[in-house]
Amino acid sequence: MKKATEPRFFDSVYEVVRLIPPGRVTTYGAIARFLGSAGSARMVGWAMNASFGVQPPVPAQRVVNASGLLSGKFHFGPGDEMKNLLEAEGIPVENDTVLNFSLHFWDPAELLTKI
DNA sequence: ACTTTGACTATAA
DNA sequence: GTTATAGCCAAAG
Repeated sequence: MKKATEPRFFDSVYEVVRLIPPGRVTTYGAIARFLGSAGSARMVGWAMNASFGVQPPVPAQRVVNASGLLSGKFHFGPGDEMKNLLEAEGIPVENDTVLNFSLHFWDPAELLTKI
């Protein structure tokens, strides 16, 4: 048996990000707040940094900053791969920013309320 | 154990 | 609208 000292914080972030419905986006702060660690939005970003190679894959492209800016576009890879992925989901992106961001914004709390 | 970092957010100018 | 500064927490070095 392995020790349970693994950083579950990252794992929790991965789960929430995977729950993001297609065609929707969320913010680091929303995820952090949902995890009960409001203010640790930076941790969410850090978790995303470690999400590469994680299984199942984490749709980190659906996670943007509070301004709808693709803050992690540079981490995804060369070019505008993140932008391409978002557009493929039906999310219009321009100038590395999600258009109508508030319209595509999705809060993990909606899982509890189920709208 | 301490220091530095980091894909953030909010407020102020 | 941008730019600057402070606050914030957890992981990596």
